[in-house]
Amino acid sequence: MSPQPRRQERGQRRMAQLLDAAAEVFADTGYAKATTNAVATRAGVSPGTLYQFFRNKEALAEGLAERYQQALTDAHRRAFDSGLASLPLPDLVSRMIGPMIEVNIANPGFKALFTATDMPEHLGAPARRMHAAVVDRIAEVLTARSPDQPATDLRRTAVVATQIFGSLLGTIVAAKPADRSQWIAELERALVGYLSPG
Amino acid sequence: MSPQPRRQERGQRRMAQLLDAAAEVFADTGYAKATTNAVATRAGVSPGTLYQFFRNKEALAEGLAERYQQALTDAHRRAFDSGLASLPLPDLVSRMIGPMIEVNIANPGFKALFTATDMPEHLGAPARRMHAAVVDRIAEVLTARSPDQPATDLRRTAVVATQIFGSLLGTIVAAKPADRSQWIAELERALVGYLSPG
DNA sequence: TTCCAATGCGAGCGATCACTCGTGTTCTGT
DNA sequence: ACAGAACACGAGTGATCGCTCGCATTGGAA
Repeated sequence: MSPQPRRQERGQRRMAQLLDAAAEVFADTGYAKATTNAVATRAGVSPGTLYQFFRNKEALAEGLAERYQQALTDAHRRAFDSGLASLPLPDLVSRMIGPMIEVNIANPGFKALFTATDMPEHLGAPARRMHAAVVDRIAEVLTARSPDQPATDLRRTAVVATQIFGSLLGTIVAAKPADRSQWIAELERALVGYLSPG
Repeated sequence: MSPQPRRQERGQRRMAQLLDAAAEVFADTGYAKATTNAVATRAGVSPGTLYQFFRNKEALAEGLAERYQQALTDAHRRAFDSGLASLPLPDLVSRMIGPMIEVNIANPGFKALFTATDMPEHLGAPARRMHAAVVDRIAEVLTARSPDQPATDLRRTAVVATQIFGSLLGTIVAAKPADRSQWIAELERALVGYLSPG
């Protein structure tokens, strides 16, 4: 009901700080166990100040999801330059996965939202929107590659591919950097194997 | 410290009731959000009674995990009768997956423990043991099929296969029975694609 | 300078939840 | 029959956590 106040520059900075802190705390403990006071403390701010900018804990996730969706879109725009659909499958997979892994490593909180199973059900809307955006993008590419396939099948394939990706995200980002490329290779093998005809 | 009491038959029944109730509640709300009082109520019993039989919430998960591990072992013993390792890959995958899906559908709480990301970290020991048991079993079969492969690689492959399985479990058990076989087919395609050489 | 909105604080409220404890009831062995 | 152990109850305790509220400070527009 109360119209949100006209933010000053200081406020904008605070919001960014708070989102940074939230990302770290979510990454450390997961969304469910994360406490808003911990987020506030991490941001060097009092609980009251946090709620000056975010209606509730959910709104923090919402803000983060928005951020990440933007980062993903940017990363993919950079990667999906041209006739991606005509690339050999392994290259296609590699080109799609790369940016997502990067976004993930650069933003520790991403996985906590993307693979969240511990969110208050229908309140997990932001997480599901992020997921859906990824599925949409994959379905898009698949459609370009196989225009004759039924849309339903392509979508199902996209969902499965996204699940597979999500299931290995944790392992990949948690791995020591030395092992990381090996897990990434494994993820690519899995996706190529799944997506290749026959 | 206190040696556990000598259980009467009534007590055995209560423990089973409580585990049944816990499975349902975990399935409904996930482990983290499940309340012990809800479990007690669901079992038609007071909170105090619950704690007569289980030291804490974690012990409930422990008890359930034990149950499920037993069910899995049985199901797999039935499926892994003979020279499974020499079967064609699609058949092998199908034979391994079938029992796991069945156990899952028969025990609603299984997935909540198996794919739990919302457990208090290192307290998720029972869940991780279940996971490890599955990985071990897969690694075993893979070793029989490819005795010349390095054990490290086989284990990594087993881990990935388990992750892939887990990531689609939710979708499969949540699907309406009519769609279920389609998702299972998709899971099999994914695993066969991943495990087939080249 | 003046005034109001925006920002900031932090003690603490209300609700939730894992778990306890005092007490009473039922079983089992002798 | 009796004693002691196992079973059962459920109000209550202590801790946690999301969030609020009263009040102080800062910033910007006039």
